[in-house]
Order: sequence, then structure tokens, then C-alpha cells
Amino acid sequence: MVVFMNVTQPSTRSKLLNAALQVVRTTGFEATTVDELCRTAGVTKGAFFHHFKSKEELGVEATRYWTEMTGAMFAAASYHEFEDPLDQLIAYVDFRRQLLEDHSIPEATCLLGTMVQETYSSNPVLREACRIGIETHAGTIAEIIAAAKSRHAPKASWSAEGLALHTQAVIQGAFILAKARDDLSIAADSILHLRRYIELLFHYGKEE
Amino acid sequence: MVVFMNVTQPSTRSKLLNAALQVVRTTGFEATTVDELCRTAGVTKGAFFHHFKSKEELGVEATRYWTEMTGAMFAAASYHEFEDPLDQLIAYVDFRRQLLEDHSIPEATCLLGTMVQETYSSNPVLREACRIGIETHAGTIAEIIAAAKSRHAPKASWSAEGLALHTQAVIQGAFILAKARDDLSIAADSILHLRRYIELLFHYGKEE
DNA sequence: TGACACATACCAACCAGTCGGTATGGTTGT
DNA sequence: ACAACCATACCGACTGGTTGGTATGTGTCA
Repeated sequence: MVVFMNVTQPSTRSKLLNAALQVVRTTGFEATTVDELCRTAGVTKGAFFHHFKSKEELGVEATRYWTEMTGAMFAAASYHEFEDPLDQLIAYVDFRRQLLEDHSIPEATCLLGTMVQETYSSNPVLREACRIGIETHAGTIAEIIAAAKSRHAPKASWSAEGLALHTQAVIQGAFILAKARDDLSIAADSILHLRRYIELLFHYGKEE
Repeated sequence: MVVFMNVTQPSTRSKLLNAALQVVRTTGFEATTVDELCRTAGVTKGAFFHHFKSKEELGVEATRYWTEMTGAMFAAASYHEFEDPLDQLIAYVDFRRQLLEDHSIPEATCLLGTMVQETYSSNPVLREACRIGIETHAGTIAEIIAAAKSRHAPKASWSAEGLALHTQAVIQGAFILAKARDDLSIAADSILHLRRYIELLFHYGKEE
């Protein structure tokens, strides 16, 4: 049972969750220590284990927190304002590309993709939590794609869900290349290829 | 100085490297312990630190070993047999998709993508080793793409290197989705989208 | 006064890496 | 031919530091 607390100064719990988003994306989940999390959040170890019964539980809660935060961010983004769902989709891809600008790699990358790489085999609970987060976001994109498809390409052989997951695959893979090169610009290049793919699928810009 | 040993029974060193490819892809690099590596390889800890001065050095050597092994595998693959480089490229993508069949997730996924996620920030040496491995493979694909481009789309605005890196991004991202779902078939779907993108870029199958 | 939200001190397990020692096969000097 | 010497390969008990987690104390507020 979560009780909503005073919003003016962040609760210890949310300080720890925010610390987790930062530190885990930088260091990875396994290499992140509880002490490091406490240091970053500015709280003690006692406070940590008061709010989370284990490091794993913090991980699961962090995926929920992440899904909530990013969900709100995407819900408020301006790409929804286009009338045509195809315009929304293209604008979403452009938005994802813009999100890379003026950010460090840990800030730009996805908590869920980072965590699931390490835990998919050793920790089914965390794996499932990451899956839910990824598919929740993919679901919102699938809705846009489904609307765009029924308007612009109703007879296409691919599914809206499949294409939505593909957009997430490209974005996740772009982050891996960016990490390997220590340079986010390569990720932007790959997302541009994704944009071009969608343009070609829908003949975008070739119709009047 | 590496001295070539008897090939009939694998050396302790290669037993450890093979163990690393398995265990690291399953467990992740950080969560993999030296003891676990030794148990899997069937050697003692003394042997481990005789051949590698640290766990990090094993990691670097494992990326080299991986790049060598997979490089030989791709060099021997049949997609090179097509005369038209565009046919080679399409066949390469199909080959990558086939590689997912009849394999578990740890067997199918990429050591370098897994390792670089965890180490890009904390271990520059390992990050660089992973980058070299990824870009070595991407380079071989870029050659094929460059040949296909000059024959079929010489005026296209995208670069061969960029598209080659994009293919690797899609494949790496597909692995992340597969790990999150604990199901490789989603990765195959994403690679099919990659195939369709290349077909559209080159108007493949629409010319006679 | 008692429940909640922490703080401090502590612990047992684990882990990378060390170290003294052994087995074996090749080289050298006589 | 053979002893002396040495390098490589390997063994496994041990260590010092770290880590996730616990036990217990303390201030605060309803």
C-alpha cells in the first residue's frame, strides 16, 4: 500500500528510486551496491532496508517507477498533437532522436534494457518487471501505429504490435552501439534509419 | 608470445575462454565469478590466474576470442556465394535470422553487446575491446553494402558504414527484446523488419 | 504510548586475487 | 648418459576487503 506523501520535499523512498535510475544506468544493476545507492540518495542503509526488503525489490520498484515517469513524459509530449496518426508516429521517432541531444549516455539510455540484459536468466522477477515496462511503452506506440496503418496501409502484411516492438528494438540496439562507441550520435543515426523505414513502409511524403 | 599447442585436446586457456563465452552470455560479466568460470571449464583457480592476470584481462581476451570465432563463422557462411552484393546482404540478414533457430538465448546472443552494457562506463578497456569486435564485424558488412550501393543505389543519401551499423543495432536490440520476453522469436520478427527495410531501400524484388 | 521512520553498528557470506608448493619436460654441461 | 638446473603449468588453501542484509537503538508525531 503506497501512501502519498508531501510532494514539497522528496521522500526517502523516491530519493532512493531516483538514485537507482541514475546509478543503475551508469553502473549496471549487479555492479550497483546498496551503499552506493544510499550515498547517492543521501540516506542511510537503515532507511534503504526500511523501504525495500532487498536489492531485488528495489530493482522491481525502480522498473515500475521508471515506467511511470517515462510514461508520463511520453504522454505529455507534443507528438500526440498531430491529427494524422502517421504524423504522430514520425514525430515520435523524431522525439526519440531529440531526446539524445544534450544528454550523457546514462541519462539518455533505458533503465529496462540495461537491467534485463543482466538479469534475464538469473532473476525472473526482474526480467518480468522489465518486460512489462518495455511492452507497456510499446503498447502505446502500437496504438498509434494501428491507427496509422488502418488509415494509410490497411492491407500491409506486418502487424502494428510487431512494428512497435521493432521500433523499441532499434532504439535499444542504438543504445548498445552508443555505449560501445561512447558516443550517442551513432544512436541518432540508427533512429534516422528507423524513420526512413517507416517513411518507406507508408510512402510518407510521397503522397499529397 | 602465444605458442601453438596440441589441438587434439583443448588447452586450459581455451577451455576457460569457451567457458567465458557461455557463462558471461548467461550471467553477465559482473555477476560471473572466477570460481564459476573455473568450475565450468573444469580447471582450478590457480590455472585461471596463471593464464590471465585478472578477471578483466580474461574479459578482454574473451572479446578477442569471440571476434575471431564469429569472424571465421561468418567468413565461411554461404551468403558470400552470391554474385550480386545485394543478394549477399539479404542472405546475410536471413542467415542472422536462421542463427536464432534451435538455440537458447545465451547461445544465440552476442557476447559483446552483453558485456558493453555493463562495462561501458566503469571499464574503458573492456568497452574498447567490445567496440573493436562490433565494428570489425560491421566493417565486413559495410563492404558488402558499399558494393551493393554502388551497383544498385549509387546516389542514395545514406552511407554504407551507417547502414551496416544500423543492422547491428537492430540485431542487438532484438536480443534485448528476446531476453525481456524470454523468447527468441521476437528477435526474428525484428530482423524480418530489417530485411524489409533493406528491400525497400534497394527496391529489391521489384526490378527484373 | 506506541507506531513509524529512520540511524548505527554489526555480521556472515562471498569474491578477486595471492602465495607456497608440486609435477613435468626440456636444456645444458660434463 | 645423466645429473643439475630451470621454466612452464598447475594446484588449492588462504586472505583482506566488500556486500547484502540484520539487530537494535532513537527521535518524532499522532
